[in-house]
Amino acid sequence: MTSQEIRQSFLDFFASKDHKIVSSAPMVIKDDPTLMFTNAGMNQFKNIILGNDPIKYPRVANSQKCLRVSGKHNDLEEVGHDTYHHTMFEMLGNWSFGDYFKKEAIAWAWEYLTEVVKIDKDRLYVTIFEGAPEEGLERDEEAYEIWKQYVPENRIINGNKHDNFWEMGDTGPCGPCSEIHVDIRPDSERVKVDALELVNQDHPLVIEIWNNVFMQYNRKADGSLTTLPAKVIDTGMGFERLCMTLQDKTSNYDTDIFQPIIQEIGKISGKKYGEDEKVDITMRVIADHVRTIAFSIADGQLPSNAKAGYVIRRILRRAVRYGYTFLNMHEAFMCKLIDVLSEVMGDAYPELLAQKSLIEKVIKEEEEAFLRTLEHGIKLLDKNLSEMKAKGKTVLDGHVAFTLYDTFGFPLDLTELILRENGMTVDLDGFKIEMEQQKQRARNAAAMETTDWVVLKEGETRFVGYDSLETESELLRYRKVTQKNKSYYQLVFAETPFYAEMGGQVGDKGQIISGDETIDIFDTKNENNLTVHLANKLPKELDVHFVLTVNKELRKATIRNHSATHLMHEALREVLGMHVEQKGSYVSPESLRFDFSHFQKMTQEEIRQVERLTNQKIRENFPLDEFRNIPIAEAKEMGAMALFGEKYGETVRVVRFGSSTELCGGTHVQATGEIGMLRILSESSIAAGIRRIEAITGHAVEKMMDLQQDTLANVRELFNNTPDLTKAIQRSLDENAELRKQVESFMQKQISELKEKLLANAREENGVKVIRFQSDFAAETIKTLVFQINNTFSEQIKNVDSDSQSLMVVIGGLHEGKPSLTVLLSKDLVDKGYSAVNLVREGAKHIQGGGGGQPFFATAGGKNPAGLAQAIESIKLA
RNA sequence: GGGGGAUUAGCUCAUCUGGCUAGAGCGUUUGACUGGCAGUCAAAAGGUGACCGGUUCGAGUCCGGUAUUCUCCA
Repeated sequence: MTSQEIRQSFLDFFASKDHKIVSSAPMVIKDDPTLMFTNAGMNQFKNIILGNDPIKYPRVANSQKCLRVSGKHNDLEEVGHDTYHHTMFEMLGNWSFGDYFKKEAIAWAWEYLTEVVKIDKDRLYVTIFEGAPEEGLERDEEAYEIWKQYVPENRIINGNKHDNFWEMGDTGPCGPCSEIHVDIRPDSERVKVDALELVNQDHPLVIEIWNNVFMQYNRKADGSLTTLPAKVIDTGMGFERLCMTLQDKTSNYDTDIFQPIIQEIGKISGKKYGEDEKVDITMRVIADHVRTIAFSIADGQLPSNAKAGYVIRRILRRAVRYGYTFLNMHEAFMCKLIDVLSEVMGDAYPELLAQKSLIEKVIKEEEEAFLRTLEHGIKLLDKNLSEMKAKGKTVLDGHVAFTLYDTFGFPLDLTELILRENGMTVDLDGFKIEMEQQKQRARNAAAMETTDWVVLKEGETRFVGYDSLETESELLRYRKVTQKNKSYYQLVFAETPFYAEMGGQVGDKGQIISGDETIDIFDTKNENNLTVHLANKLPKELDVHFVLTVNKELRKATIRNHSATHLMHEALREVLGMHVEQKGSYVSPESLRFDFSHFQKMTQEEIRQVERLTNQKIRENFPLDEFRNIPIAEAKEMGAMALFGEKYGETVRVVRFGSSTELCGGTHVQATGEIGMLRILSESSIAAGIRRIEAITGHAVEKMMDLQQDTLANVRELFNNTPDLTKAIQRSLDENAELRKQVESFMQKQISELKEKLLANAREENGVKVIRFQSDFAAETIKTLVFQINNTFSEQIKNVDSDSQSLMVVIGGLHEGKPSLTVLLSKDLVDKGYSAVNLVREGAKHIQGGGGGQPFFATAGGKNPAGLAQAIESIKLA
């Protein structure tokens, strides 16, 4: 069977058992603070399991793309070194939400594996939860009894809490699970060692392929467990492992999912898979990572230096680093793999094909940037190496290695490699200590504590903010959140006009009022589909009616920006072409930000055109045409633009202004005329193939225009209201440059003349030529004068057989009321042990100051102009 | 969200602990050698040292803030 056929057989099987087949959710998660990526098939059903969302279909199955690269499940460093770890993988799963439970789940899992894809029964082993007395949990006898009907008892293995009790997080639904393992060793091996001893022992050929989780408990913040009212079945089968098993391979990377990519890497690098262990590891790393990166970009997550984007960047860099070291790839190469990847997976995941050119560009740019980082790091390391060699050291300080890594992004293993080539090592312990401190700092900063929800009334929030900005409601639940010694409260109401941050639009601010108590709501967020109001204090009385009022001014400014974003999006497509697609959006009361795909800088003219077109749409005063609950298919028929990487429900909201039609949950103006006017402030690049526009609307445009007009008027006035301001300024600048040059050359001439005069009039004191002079030049000018005197004098004594070889110059300066002293000694005086620094300090006493410099040249400043003349005279060679 | 770094000539970067009128390589311009080009040699132009404020006799260098950017951790 091909991988394509295997995926389909799973979905067909569960469809035949009355399951609704749903599509894969995006890998990047947007509205859950506890999770950045989809790391299990159940993520998209989390809100159903938590009871925040209603159950639409009690039985569901799908194939979900997952990423395990951060947090609790982090396999990143394993990937490539063995044959079965991945960053991205596909998870085949079936779910029951309060419908069937252990009996059916086990029966169907067995049926699918043994009858549909026909895995040899003798090669299958199962585990069940052995119990955990310290938590008051008993052995999962129920699962044991069911399994007994299918599997010989000796192949049902007890598993501990770590392997066989599944928890979603620190709190929330959890329960025992039952794993199915398969032994795919050759018969010769199977005779020697019983697979029973190898289950869960990280043997590459005795592997878990399917985990069936029976969620029946809920863990609270204090660690205690309660029984879940609606029990949930959550299963996950590793698609890549299943393919390996069914295709008679011993490595996931030998299946038809990865081999085409590995072959292509071989072609590009000129190396062969299967000859050298290090090359093989590298090829597996690259084949795995390129999938992750490509799919992330397709889901709208670009590499960046923070959060989810940073994780993607790090994965890409890991691949580049391996390629750099073991395949000798010193220029971008991963971008060349997208062709073959599209061939392998494009059919199942069309987003890959649709976004192909963007993916290639982004990867290429990222690769090149990292290669530059590597080059920079190698330079820095070289510098350290030569210092170490000079000192005879052979161990690089841990903190140096850490700085290279932490500050300059230079990978530790490369540092080690380069040192090894030079017969040196790294102080790894020192490195680890620094790393631990860094992690501790970050942990402390991010530490967040939440109490359990205090539930006053069950229920869901009804959002009324599309139609009104004020409503009366009651509190459903609340909890306290503490972060960095600051705490605030999260409040959930039965009904609210507050818009929670979503789809780029910021959350509303406002107030809640009960009786004579008014509490400020400083932000509104969406958490696991609950609208959460953030307040600094808890109302005194909880079981009363509250009036919830949104800050009208801010909300109105926000909706102007949001609606304007839609109009501008359409205008961009009209001006630049249909390749323009939204890649990100941020809408606040102050301004709007819109990121979109486009491959070059917009010209001034294009920006103007977009502005004009948008403003024209604003003036048309299109009324808001809103469809709150229409099926997604119908919405698409209306021409609504759906975004890649967005998760849409069955029914969606469509917002239409004239011909601009978008899927959008945000709040908008009643008619476009309310926007007033749009002005683009900037257009810039944020990544390869992605541009960003920042713009303002309404009142903000007015304010900006006022400011600009005022500035212009002021400037014009400065130029006597000349009709051609640009020309006047240009002329003034030219004139300024010309005068500057003239003044400079005039000063040069002055200084030169003064120099000659001073040298000629120099007195002789004890065989030393001495120049004493007071001027009102600036310090910089005096410096020039003194150095010129010195230069000329050096020339003179070289050419002429002068009596005196020694020179001392003392200049007093009085510039802008501040006295200064400058002393210069010729080289021979310095050699004799005189120091200009000592002399100038001695003299500076008269002007109440201090100073310093070098032995041949020193300056000082002071506060007492009256003592200047005395100071000049006082300086004498002792 | 937190930590660390960077910002100096058109580009890539020096300038150790505050003080040798801020330097190098590449690039640009000019000149010389050559029939011309390539090349070599010589010279020149090019800097508000990101921005704002402070400490100091003196700040590119120290301190604080802002902006941009890189990087690590979560």
